Amino acid sequence: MTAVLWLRRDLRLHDLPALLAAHEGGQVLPVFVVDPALLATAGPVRRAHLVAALEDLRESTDRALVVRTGRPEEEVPRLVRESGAGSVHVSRETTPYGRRRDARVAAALGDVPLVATGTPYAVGPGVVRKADGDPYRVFTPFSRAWRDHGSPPPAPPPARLRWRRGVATEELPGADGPPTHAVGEAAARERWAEFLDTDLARYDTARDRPDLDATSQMSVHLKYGTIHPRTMLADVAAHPAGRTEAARRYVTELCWREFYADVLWHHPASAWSDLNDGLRSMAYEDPAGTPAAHVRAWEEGRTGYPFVDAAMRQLRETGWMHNRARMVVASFLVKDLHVWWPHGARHFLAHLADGDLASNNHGWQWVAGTGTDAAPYFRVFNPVSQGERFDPAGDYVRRHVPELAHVPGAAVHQPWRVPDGLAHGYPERIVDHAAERAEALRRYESARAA
DNA sequence: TCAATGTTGGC
DNA sequence: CCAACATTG
Repeated sequence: MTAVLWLRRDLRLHDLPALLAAHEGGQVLPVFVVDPALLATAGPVRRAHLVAALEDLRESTDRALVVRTGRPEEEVPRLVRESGAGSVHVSRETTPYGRRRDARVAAALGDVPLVATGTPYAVGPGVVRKADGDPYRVFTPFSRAWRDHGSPPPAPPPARLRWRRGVATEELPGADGPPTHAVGEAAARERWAEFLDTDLARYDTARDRPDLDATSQMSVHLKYGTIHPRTMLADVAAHPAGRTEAARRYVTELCWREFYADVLWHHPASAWSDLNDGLRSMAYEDPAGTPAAHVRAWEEGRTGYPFVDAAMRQLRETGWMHNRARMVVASFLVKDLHVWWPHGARHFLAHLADGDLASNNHGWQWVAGTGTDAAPYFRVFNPVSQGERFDPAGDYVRRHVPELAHVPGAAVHQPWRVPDGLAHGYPERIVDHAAERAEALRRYESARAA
């Protein structure tokens, strides 16, 4: 009997042990349904990573992968008919849209079961709850309960899968260029081993430094499911430095990803609207209105604040941005340019190769002061002092902003104070941070009063 | 109070 | 034809 293996971006073969157990003797038809809307909203770098991930998936299925463009509720039943399959296997969906879509597919399949096993999380969303059964809304108690809950060991890699062949496939979608980070299962394993060898031990001190390349860079691999967080947790626990503060810190960062998935599970509307009502009457600028030039300058890295601009250019050019920089540029859009956070979240999701709805949008809500555990609204990141503190030699700025290559050291964070600092085309500041910080606080006070 | 695309159902 | 609705990250 044939089983359809309906693969999604964030779950790969080694995460479906139930399928393997059920089909030791059968044939497996691996399928990926391309959603045109998904490609349409992706910027060029994000698209390049998606296409490369599909190419890797095709290789890791011995080129048996069948690609179809269309609506899953039509394409999946069609593939079942074409192959005579008796079941369809998927990962358990965790986003609100995904859950609705899977319900439609299950209905369209009729008697053929849609079997959901596996999750791209160590502990599935919706599992960790308070004693009274309610979900957590604060990270720290969630992380304790999550740690105490524990997670199953990683599933063994698949063995003896027999691929079903002869079902027509489309060509993979094309991309404008190669991805900027290697994607695929081999690349994920390679980077993970390198991180454990070189960067885990210094993770707690170096992780906040965008100039040092000391983060794990595992986000894109988690996004595409080419490594499972249970594998990572087991490897950290078994590592010589597994009991250190640095390792604990890394596990906490993995827990943030699980926490935000859990929040989205319980509050689907929080993807694109304020989770907390407190700032409902906040006055924001319309990004399509007069200050549109400001938003475009932010997107293109021309705000005149070097740390912000380096980060925004890193995003567009490489499809990735250091987490410290993500917080600073988000604060700049929301509190210096007074733009509602979903505008920024959308831009991030279009360009980040690792962009994940739950982590990205709740991270934005955290900065904007509307989310779980949110930073209080009056806490405004200073783009200059953040740069001086976390890029102390200015290397990060010069790496991404060539117009400032001639400014040495930390002076690069305030080129307007350097003779000839703006001589090679770097722009003047589009706003005055101190004035806009005060303006943000004024708006916050009147929103609270309302 | 996301933006962009695709679908539907009125005429 | 096009406005309203649905869908995606």
